[in-house]
Amino acid sequence: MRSYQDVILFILSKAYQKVYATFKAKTQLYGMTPIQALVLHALYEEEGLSAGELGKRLVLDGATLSGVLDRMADGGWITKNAAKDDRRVLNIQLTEKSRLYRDTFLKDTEKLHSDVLSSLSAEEKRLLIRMLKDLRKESDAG
Amino acid sequence: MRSYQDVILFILSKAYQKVYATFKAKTQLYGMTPIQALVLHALYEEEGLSAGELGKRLVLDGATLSGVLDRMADGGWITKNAAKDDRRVLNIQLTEKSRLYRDTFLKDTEKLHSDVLSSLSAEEKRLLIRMLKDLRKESDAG
DNA sequence: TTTATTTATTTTGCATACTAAATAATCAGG
DNA sequence: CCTGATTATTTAGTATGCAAAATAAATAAA
Repeated sequence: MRSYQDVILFILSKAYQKVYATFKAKTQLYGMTPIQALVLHALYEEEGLSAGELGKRLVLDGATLSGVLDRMADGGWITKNAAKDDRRVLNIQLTEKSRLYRDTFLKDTEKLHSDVLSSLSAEEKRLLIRMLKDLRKESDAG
Repeated sequence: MRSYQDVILFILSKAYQKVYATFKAKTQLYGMTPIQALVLHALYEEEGLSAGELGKRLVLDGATLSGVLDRMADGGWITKNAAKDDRRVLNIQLTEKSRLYRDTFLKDTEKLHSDVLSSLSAEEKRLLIRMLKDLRKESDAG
């Protein structure tokens, strides 16, 4: 008989909560959240994305993203404007502030990533990441 | 340069969201949520726990658990009563309804767990679970 | 070109999840 | 016994996350 503590849902949720808390401790120093930081990283890679495109890349619901983007605009990290050619579409741009922090944030994230995985060997890191990506794609059975 | 899509926070959150959704599809057939189902499993193992003890076992904040237990009581899955010897303490008991569903829920959970991990070998399953438990304990560096 | 449909985003409603503050009850000291 | 600290739970506030409904704008069809 398997205990709930050995059920993948429980184990995953606790691992995620711990990692989230680790990232949160860092991001809140800048008045940001871990999710907002991920949005910023997506924009560092591809500026000018729309809300819909951001949602696809971050695998985030539009309803969720709407609120996140609002708070990021309030915080001065991004600007939201209707696209010229299609006013339904949001054109999201970095601000001077977020551009200034780019290097800092990239380094912080790299360090947090390494710290969180520091107990694993290089081979284990690869394996863990591969398996987690597998779960994302193949848990439709049943 | 690592993409945000290869950052452990992102990968873990998407894996968790997917697994959560898989469990949700099943639990909602009973008017329950995945977290409420975990609470029930904890009570199946140890009935009569207090809110505080449940929180420790499920690694859940008291504030979070308070709402979860309220909704479970509303749904008729548990009863909440002040303990006789210390009225600050909640004595949480299973109801007839939740007792009746015990076998069903244990089987459902076992199947969901297996389905979610079906793409992995037995050895990989063990490794994944071990590594996720490691993250929970050792991501304090930094 | 007026209407119907589609598309992009926002809003509403519900459920976690955490922090901090408020309540309530017990316990420890004097 | 009564006051001050401690403990257990709840409430308030903020931030994800998703489903479903509402808006708003563009496009297709007649």
